[in-house]
Amino acid sequence: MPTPSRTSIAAITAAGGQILEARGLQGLTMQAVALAAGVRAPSLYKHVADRDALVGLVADAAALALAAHLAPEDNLAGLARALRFWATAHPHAYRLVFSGQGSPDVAAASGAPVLAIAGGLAGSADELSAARLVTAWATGFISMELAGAFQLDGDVEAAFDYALDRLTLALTAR
Amino acid sequence: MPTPSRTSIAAITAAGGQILEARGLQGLTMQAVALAAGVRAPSLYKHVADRDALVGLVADAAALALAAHLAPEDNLAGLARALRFWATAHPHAYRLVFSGQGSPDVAAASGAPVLAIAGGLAGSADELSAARLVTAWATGFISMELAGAFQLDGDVEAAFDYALDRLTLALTAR
DNA sequence: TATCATGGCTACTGTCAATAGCTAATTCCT
DNA sequence: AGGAATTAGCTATTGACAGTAGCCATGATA
Repeated sequence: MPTPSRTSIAAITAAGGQILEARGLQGLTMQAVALAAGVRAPSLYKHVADRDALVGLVADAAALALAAHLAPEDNLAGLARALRFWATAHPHAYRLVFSGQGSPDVAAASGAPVLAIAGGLAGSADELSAARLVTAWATGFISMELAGAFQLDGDVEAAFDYALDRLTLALTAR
Repeated sequence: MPTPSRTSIAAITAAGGQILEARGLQGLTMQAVALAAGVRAPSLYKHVADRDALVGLVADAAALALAAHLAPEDNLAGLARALRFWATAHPHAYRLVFSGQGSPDVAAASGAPVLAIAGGLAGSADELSAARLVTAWATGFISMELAGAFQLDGDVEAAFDYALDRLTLALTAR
């Protein structure tokens, strides 16, 4: 290994994560990441194929962080609230995770706990469909909330709690 | 009115819509739209503040087209299926409509039918929360499907029908 | 000590949004 | 009729950005 690297995939990914948090996906430029990694922009291409690949790395890292945050939850309401909390704390990362730019493997692994909980409520026969119902609702709700799609009137908290209540009921009903 | 315009907001919006359909949001460049409108790129700025404004116009036009497509539906399953059908036929337009780039007014108007149907099922007290549950699920489900997020094969159609069945039950249960 | 693989650099290209400043067409006002 | 005012369109340009070309320096290996 001639010429020791002054940066690494890990450092680049970490720098990318911080920039994403601070300036959003649009601010995640090669130059900004390079600067944060202590290197010039073209040097990044020695570690990463192109910007899409870098975005993918950042997306995967964010998905893992999210999964770690959700791991302690063992019931539907707790999981959903933890997801929403994390999304509010890291809106850019949240959007990136659910935009499909990361690797399918990481995304699948991150979805495992939802599958387990949904299966527990709905029964193993409907496990996958139930997980998809819950996941679709949660990601849709939160992304709409982040996008400001819920006009000012009405109580968003109430809508969230109402949905949790009704979904629990819907999954457990036989 | 000196110097008659060779184009118009309407023509620009229409050209933008066609380009969006053919080349996606990324392909919706000022130059591409200008060319399609029979004018040079800088001239667009005489009609539209910047690219974001143009994207907003295209988003609103798409939202209106979607609303027109949904208008005949009068029940939850029909509405959801019509929405999913339209999304599949116009994926870029669908994503744009639900990305929050259009005007809040148009978005609110487009959501009215869902409100009515949800209210009919859940009762007027829960109308808004019920509409948000259904809308969040539908937009989440479809956007995940478009993003290719359902990779644990399994029947996506079945998951859609299962969710519709369970949601109807959830809204009507007292 | 010579070789060579490799990471970083400067310099560059091409794409795109947006602006500057000119030109020409048309209406309005005298 | 004949300016003055207004305004859409144009060419030329700027500045941000992704990505490439090609050189240089470093250090492992033999």
